[in-house]
Amino acid sequence: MPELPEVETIARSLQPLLAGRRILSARLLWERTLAEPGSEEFGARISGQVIRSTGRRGKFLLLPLSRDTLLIHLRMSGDLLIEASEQPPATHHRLLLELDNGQRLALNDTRKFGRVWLVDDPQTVLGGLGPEPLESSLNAADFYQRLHALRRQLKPLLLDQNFLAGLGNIYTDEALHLARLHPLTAASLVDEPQAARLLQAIREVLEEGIRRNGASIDWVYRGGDFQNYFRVYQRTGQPCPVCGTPVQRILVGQRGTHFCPVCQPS
DNA sequence: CACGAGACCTGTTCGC
DNA sequence: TGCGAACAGGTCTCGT
Repeated sequence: MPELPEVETIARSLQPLLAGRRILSARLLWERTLAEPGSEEFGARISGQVIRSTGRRGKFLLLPLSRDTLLIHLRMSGDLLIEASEQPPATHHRLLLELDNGQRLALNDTRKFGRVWLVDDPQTVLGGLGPEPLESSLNAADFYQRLHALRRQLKPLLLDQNFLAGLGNIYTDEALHLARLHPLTAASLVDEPQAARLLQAIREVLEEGIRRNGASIDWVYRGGDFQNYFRVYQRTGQPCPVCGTPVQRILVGQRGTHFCPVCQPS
């Protein structure tokens, strides 16, 4: 899926196109895309509501409406498009929201993993999420304390949205490389300077991702170009940008994990 | 508490 | 060329 920088990019690009628009009707093309409420209630309840703004929390897109909040998670292959509302839906369109200006918001999602919620209180969906990595309220001392309390390996821990919200497979590998930490390191063994370095690295890679409008890989092209600046992600066998050692790929928690065996010793 | 496997899905790329 | 396996930006659930 899009990770934090990609979702942030999408939220920012949709803001001028959606803020103030009224939703006229909804058309659900794949039943399971809708997490909550049922399709019948969804259509009736969302029709007539005005989109106040577009935002993000972790990897969730947040669209506060006049009365409810629409939450969208794009998971692996989801994307959002604004298009003319009269054309026939494309092959992988799963949900269409018709707007009051002749356009529609379309959720396109090849793999059908994406989910949408229409809820009164967004906290019912977002309540368990960990802190936002880019917010200054998260400081290095707290981050160290939270790492210190857990025995889990860094890679799966950083992917856990309840520990920290927004990192996915790309930015986790990139951050661990920048912080010079091995992905299998036990969190409890990370010392204070290393924890500070890791938090700093997470922020740097996320900010660079946002600055480059996210990454576009495989057939899901979103316009960003961060994929041209990967340090290790999907660069197996290619030289580490720091020391030239071939990048290694291992499997951690069934996720491809890329690292430099020299810069990130175990 | 922590980890691994399987599920949910479709499409592309890799290896023989 | 063809065909099956592996793999892909995510997360949930179940079993040990």
